[in-house]
Amino acid sequence: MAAGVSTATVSRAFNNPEKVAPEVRARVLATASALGWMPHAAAGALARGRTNIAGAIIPTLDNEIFAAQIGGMQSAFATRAVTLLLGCSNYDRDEAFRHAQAMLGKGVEALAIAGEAHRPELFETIAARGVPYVVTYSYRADSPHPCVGFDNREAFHRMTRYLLDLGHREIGLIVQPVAGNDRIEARVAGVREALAERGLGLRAGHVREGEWSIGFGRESLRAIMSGPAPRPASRPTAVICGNDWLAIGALLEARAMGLAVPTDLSITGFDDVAMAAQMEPGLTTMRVDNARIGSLAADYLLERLGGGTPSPVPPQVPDLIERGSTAPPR
Amino acid sequence: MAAGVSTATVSRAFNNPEKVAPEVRARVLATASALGWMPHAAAGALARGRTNIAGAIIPTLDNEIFAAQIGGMQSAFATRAVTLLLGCSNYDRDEAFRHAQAMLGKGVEALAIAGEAHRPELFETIAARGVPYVVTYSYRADSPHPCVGFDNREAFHRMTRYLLDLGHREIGLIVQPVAGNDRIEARVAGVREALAERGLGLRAGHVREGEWSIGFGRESLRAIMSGPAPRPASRPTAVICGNDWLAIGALLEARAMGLAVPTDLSITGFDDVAMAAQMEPGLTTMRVDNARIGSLAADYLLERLGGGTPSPVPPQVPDLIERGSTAPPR
DNA sequence: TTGTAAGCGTTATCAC
DNA sequence: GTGATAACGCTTACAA
Repeated sequence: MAAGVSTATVSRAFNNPEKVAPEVRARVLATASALGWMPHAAAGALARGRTNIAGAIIPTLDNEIFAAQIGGMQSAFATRAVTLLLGCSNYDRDEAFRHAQAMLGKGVEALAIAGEAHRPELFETIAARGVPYVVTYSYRADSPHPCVGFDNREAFHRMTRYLLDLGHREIGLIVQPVAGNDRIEARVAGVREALAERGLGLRAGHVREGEWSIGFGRESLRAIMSGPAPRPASRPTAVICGNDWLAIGALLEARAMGLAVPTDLSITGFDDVAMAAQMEPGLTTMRVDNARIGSLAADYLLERLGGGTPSPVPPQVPDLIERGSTAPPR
Repeated sequence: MAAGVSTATVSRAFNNPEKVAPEVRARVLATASALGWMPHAAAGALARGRTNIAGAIIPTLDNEIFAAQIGGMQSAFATRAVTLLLGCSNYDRDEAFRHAQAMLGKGVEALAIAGEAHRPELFETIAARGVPYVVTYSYRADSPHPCVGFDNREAFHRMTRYLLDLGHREIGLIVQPVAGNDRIEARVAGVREALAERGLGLRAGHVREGEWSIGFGRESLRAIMSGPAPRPASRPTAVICGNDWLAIGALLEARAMGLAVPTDLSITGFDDVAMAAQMEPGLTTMRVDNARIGSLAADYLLERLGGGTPSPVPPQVPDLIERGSTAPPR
């Protein structure tokens, strides 16, 4: 090499600084930076059998909860010089599977996958390669996978019970598309379960499922509150929304319809986006630290990469944030 | 190999399907999938001298504009089997530089970098390696770098002129931190320039700079509108905000202060987040297709990777969306 | 059409 | 403490 040493020494200078004479080391590093030289990672990966690459598969970055999760994961991995490969499935199982395959091919040493509603081959392929992985954002005690997240069913069960305890009996529900989304499925199940425990249920006309947007929240609230009601008593006195944007839409539409919140109608959201606290009245919602879920997932995987057997990550517990949008029914 | 063929044939079966007998090809693919075998990307990269990896460096995923950009970029790259390495600098030049170095080491073949306010070494290192790159989200006609984005100065110049044409003469400004952020710097410059063209300027007490949050928007508006005013006439009749969240905060605070928008005060934002249209009154703002910026950047880079000389991407032009938050001053 | 064999740029194992 | 040298798992002339 230009520094007058063998390639072996260069390699050591970079990877095992203590195994090389300080003076030589300095010279190597100096010429390297003078030449703008950099170890070729692919060659290193091949020789070492390690790539220092991890992968994350999420539905989409459009959703701030996943963006936050990836941000947290990325920082945590960066502290150990692990780079993050990102794949967005757009809520498509096949696309998620393709991303997983591509990542495995690129030699990812660990994989974080949002949710567990995936093609079985996905987990099989990962297992076949012995690559450590976690399912993020969701948590089920009896899941076959290691999870880092919270129990969606339990969270919505809690929110529903909160409304029931306030005295509500007729409850509406506006959620994101359930198909292929185990988190939403669990949320709906949580609501139904809590209702069933009090001998109640969800009326078909009081449930709406569609894209999570303010617009769909508005439209859904109007449909629910002005549907063919045999008697006004069957109109819900509370509406649970799958996330804050749906809830904000519902809140705005309630105002537009002349319904007083929370007097005529209670509304709840999920995520505690910045806007939730700013609404009039403030939105009752639940908060999860998504960046933390990302960094916990990364830490877990890093530990496994280091050969350790990390203890399972305990489920995160969302905070129920009570604001002005909920109250006992009139 | 297990399929009874040489490694060369396996390689061809995967990379040059037409160069191998269909029957053999089928057998190879079949045994490969049966064994769960997959070409080792690092080895391939080493032998071929190509990694099929691109990198993107952005400040943070917390900001939906960057998240959207990365989403668009990722999809566009995915269509050509290029995977995206992501790095977040948290608005720190050193961190951005470190990410760039790490990515170059990983063998990225193209780089997209948000903004041009970076350490000069960053661009030098990239140039030294001959890696194609683009600066995203910002555009300046006389920039030394290839840009994919819009002219931030021009956009805010336009917005300011719009307010001036409505008849405003005293204008306030609430923006994100300028330090190390060329996009924001350009926006402020655009405002000052438009004012200067009419012989006007920004009063010190009417300018606020801080984190882009609803909270800072509120706090800033209150400070601006209740500052030590020698005479009420010097209070601004319009406030330009660096993004929609600041503007939404300003709008909410104006309402809280009993100021009528737009009668007493006009307010403008930037980005057209979903909430902007839902405010009362709707927020006048500007919209940019961020996902498109991402995919345009990826397409440009892909073209360069293919050996082509893509024509420079024309600057995107934000739409000025006029809503109820602006009107002539009283 | 298929096989042989020489790299690709590191790391790791030996000697020295 | 340092230098040869054999892997690592592929791609790609070149031969057959």
